[in-house]
Amino acid sequence: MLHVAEAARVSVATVSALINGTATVSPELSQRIEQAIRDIGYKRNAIARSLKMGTTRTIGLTVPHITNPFFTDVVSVIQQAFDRAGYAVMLCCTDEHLNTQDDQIRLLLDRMVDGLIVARVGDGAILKRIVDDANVPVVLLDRVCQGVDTDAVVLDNQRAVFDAITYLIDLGHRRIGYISGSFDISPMHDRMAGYREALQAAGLPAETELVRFGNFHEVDGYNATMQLLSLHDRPSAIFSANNPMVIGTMKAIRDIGLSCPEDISVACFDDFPWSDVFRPQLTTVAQPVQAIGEQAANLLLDRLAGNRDAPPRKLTLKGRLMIRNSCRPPGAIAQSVSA
Amino acid sequence: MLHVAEAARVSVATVSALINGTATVSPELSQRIEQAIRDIGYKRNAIARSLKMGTTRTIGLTVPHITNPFFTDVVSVIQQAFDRAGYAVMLCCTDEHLNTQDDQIRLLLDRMVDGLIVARVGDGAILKRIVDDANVPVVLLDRVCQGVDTDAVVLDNQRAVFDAITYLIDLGHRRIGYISGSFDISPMHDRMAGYREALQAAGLPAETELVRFGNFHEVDGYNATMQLLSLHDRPSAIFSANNPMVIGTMKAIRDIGLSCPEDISVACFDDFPWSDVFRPQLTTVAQPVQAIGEQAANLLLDRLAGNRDAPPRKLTLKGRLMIRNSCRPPGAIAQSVSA
DNA sequence: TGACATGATCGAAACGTTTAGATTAGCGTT
DNA sequence: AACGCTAATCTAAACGTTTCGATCATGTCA
Repeated sequence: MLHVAEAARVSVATVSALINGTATVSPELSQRIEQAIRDIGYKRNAIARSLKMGTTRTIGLTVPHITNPFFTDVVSVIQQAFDRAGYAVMLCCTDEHLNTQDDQIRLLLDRMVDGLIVARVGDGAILKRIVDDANVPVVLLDRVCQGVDTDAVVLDNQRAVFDAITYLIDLGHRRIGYISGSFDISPMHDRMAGYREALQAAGLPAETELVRFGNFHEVDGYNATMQLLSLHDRPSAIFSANNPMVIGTMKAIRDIGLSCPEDISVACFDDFPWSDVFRPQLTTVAQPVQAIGEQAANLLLDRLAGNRDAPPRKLTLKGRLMIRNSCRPPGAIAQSVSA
Repeated sequence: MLHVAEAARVSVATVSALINGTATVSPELSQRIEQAIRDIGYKRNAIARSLKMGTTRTIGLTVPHITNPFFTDVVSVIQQAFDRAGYAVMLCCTDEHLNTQDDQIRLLLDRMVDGLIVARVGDGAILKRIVDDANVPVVLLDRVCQGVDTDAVVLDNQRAVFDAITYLIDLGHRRIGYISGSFDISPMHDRMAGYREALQAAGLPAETELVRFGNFHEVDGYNATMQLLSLHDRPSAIFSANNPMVIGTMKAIRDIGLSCPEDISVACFDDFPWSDVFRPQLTTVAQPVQAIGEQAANLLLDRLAGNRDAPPRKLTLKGRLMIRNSCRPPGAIAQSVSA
């Protein structure tokens, strides 16, 4: 900017005023300055500007897995929204790893992001401290966090799973395996609650042997399913509480020589683009990814626009059961085994 | 830092020296300073540091689509690599849109990223100018660009498609539909060349009616497939040059009342995690995503480590044909699945 | 004992902006 | 002619670091 000012024979203040439109600059000087800017190929240095202004027009976004299609879609929507608003997005994947998450959030805060959208991992205590320290607005995505009192966008997980399990029960299933993600994040709690609630509403017992836990990865789903299928009295249907794990479920079913939906019914959380075209077409709980991403972005943009003092807002969206053909009434095979 | 210095009764220079280890600080002062840092909860301001140092320890990464599993996986690997190296990653999705890409790269450069990894879109001329202007290292990913002479990681696309098409020919197919992405990016060129080469090697004619173009999206694959299937003499196999488009292909096949692989064989570029478990299990060309991501990261990290003047390096990796059961000899109805 | 190398510490300038407040010029009032 | 008002422009101080060169004890050697 100094060079531009010299070339145009004006002060840097005038150059700044012209660029930002913060003061009127005479046509004559404007022209000289614009010419100089072109000649020199000047670009404003956003770092220096950030230092002075105390804002970077950048937000941080952390998600557990970028390969999980749910997060992929949401990230995409969020990215577009902030793009439109002139913000850059720093993306971090925590890989469901607690330390990584903490480090990355600190990294983002060091870089003075103006705001944070966090699909958190693990225990909330550290997150709480970090969020309290940071004096930037934070929006929690998908996973809320006791004690962290801030804006959030979540799904009505309990209701969504209740609907799905009830659907299975209505088909005639009595023994329904349930594969949960690890329990330290809110959705897994709520989804499990939905499972239990549905069983109870139908007067079915909650048998612990039918519930397995995994760490969200395909391999966890595989192992969990293997255990469920080797039970003495094995379930006639399996519900997987997240998407990558259901792939493991399908692989386990295949490897054990069964097939879906003939021998066993399968449903899962999170829809994905392929569910429609391949067989079996999976029955899933679809999250409104577009809305989730947009709402999260809007919450943060609203705070960034200055609305700092409004009380925390928690938005709860509804999932939708996408009934396809991976579930059937329990068949002869399942019956005979259980008899 | 000023507050820390005051609290510890030292100068800011000493605080800086201690934090960065750039000079020896007596144990006594070290202790006072560390105490003050803890008391105050001081965090170094990375923006001010960047301004002074001229480096942000942040890189920019632009991809066309984050919902394409190929890019998702590569992004994930790159993100991890830079994470390990202490860099942050700014991710931008250009949505295959040229203007968006140019804007976003400018945005990234304004923010003084230390380097750039670009899976480019569209004509290279503007990109070339941007890259020349930016005096940061740039690595091209997946898509090279005539005239832009910089590091790159690409696939041997021609060979990969040659292998895939030859496989179809060996199965007995003579009319093989080919759905290409738009032609302004290098991989689509090379993949098409592989298609033509395979036909030629087998002495088959290159019929233009069998080749369709789309813009990488599912809907484009759908339309292209509809056209191919309504040909008077319709193809017995279809190869889709990218992954999202093949979903459209499968939907079109379903909607028109055919089934794969009984009535028509399908193969495509880019593997995805589901290909193994759902039917038909798609035969795909798998890219070595892990290697691609790592190599791209390494090329850039090497430049960032100071190796600026080495001549541009272009790494070409090999794809792998994953033969599953979405392709059969033409007209072979109800043959038992063996592969 | 004086000269001098050594090691620890500090003062101050610089990075490239923004902006409050000072300065100046032009012009209409009285 | 002196005055005040407005609009345009400039000066200079920040923002929070890093770093160069200066300063100042302290111990070593001739």
